[in-house]
Amino acid sequence: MSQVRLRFAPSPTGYLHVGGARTALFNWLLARKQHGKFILRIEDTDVARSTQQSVDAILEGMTWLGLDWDEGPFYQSDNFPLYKEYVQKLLAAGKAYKCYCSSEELEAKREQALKEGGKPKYDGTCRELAAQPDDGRPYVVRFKAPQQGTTSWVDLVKGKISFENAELDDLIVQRTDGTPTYNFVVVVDDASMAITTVIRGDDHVNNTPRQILLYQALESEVPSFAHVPMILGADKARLSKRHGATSVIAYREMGFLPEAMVNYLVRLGWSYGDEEIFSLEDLIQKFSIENVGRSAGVFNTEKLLWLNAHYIKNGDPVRLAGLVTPFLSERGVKPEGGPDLVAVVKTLQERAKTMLELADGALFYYRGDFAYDEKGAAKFFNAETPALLAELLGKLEALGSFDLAAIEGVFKAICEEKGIKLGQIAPAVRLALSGSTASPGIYEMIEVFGKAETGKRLERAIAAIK
RNA sequence: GGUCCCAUCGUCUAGUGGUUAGGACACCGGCCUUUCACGUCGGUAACAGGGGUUCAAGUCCCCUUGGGAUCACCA
Repeated sequence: MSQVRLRFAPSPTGYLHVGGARTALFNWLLARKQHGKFILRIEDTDVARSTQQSVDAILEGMTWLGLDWDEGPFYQSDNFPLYKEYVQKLLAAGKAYKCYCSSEELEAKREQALKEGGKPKYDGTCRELAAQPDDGRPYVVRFKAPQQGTTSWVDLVKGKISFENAELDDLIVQRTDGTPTYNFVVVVDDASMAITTVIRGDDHVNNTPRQILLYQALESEVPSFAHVPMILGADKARLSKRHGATSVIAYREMGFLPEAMVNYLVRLGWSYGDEEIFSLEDLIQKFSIENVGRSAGVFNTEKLLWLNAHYIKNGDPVRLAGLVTPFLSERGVKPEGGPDLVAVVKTLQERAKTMLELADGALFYYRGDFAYDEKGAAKFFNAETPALLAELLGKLEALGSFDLAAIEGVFKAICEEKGIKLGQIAPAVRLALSGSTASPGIYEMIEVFGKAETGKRLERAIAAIK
């Protein structure tokens, strides 16, 4: 069997949408799994709405997710001559005809039909017209679709789907201005690129019978189709901006990791037993289009967040340090000169659900001029505190090796000597070091700060209490 | 409205005729603990409804209901 060829064919009229990203992911996965090719094609036949900026945004999104392509990006706008040629072929073979109806006329007929409860399909006025000499009258080219019989296919995710040809009308393949239309272009491209499997959103199932008919008219092999369900918002309506972010890149900006996004997206509609965590490598091995569900799924940020937290928790601190840096500079913090960022990240990994939270959590390490949490100060800073902190400071400074165990030893010693509990000193230290009542572990913070900075902060607190 | 598709906890899902209907997120409790988290243990929670078929139906068929998609010289 020859190798599979799949494609992702976004139209460059906006950002890479999470739904599009999932479609791209499924295509990519299948191509990789079956050692086939993954092709990127930009569907920009609508010249007015397509922008290079959108193309860049889409490529950026795919690259961020780790989806690379073997061929392309191809631009449909480069293929206009090819489409023209195919239109001529259809015309010559009597499989298409020129239609002189104006769009105003058609619009009126449609409304009329709709009003009378009929079908708003083309009435076939020009269908049987004899070939007309080109006298300058504007025309579109319509595909002469069969009016009897049924068209069906076995969808890789939905099973057998059939349509009565009588329900279909003669779609326009070439506009008045000579440019080709979507349904036609997709077929010509998929055929000429020898695409074997088309995975796309199920908003395309209604286009599929027309496209199959077109393949047949063009005498091309019909690829297999897999229509994956839509992604819905919490109210079960098609996911849109009003449900929150829909752009993949927006998720990066909100501090999500690409592996979390990929993992979330793939599990939305696909499953592998009880497993939840999948890397791209796992997926190449485990993914199969047969296990994609047939029903639409609701995009659930909570679960994405959980996955993101998982990947942050288990991520490489060096990489995370690199990723958090831009978020820190947005907050006016540059780690140079402060505690080692990698060490800082390690203390925050299990406490952050997003890189944004990680950045916020790291701020106090690099800012020594914070105000102490009011309630915390009222509760944990008291008359005894300065002496205790001073005692602690002295013992810490006397320490030889400044590691976790040694630091913990100091606290133990103080508690024993003073006959107090850890709870009588720890919260004050936490407040002194971080300004907050919620922070990483005290010993960890002290180790990360080192003697000098720990000393500075302890002194500052002592002074503040007095 | 026509056509097409879909239907298991709130959400993502497992389930392919015989299960105490399983897992995950979220939620609620216990434990762990220097805080917050992490972790861990446990709990609440679902087969949309009605007819069939069958010894047996979440699983097969039909209808109803509900949801979604699409009906452009957009893609």
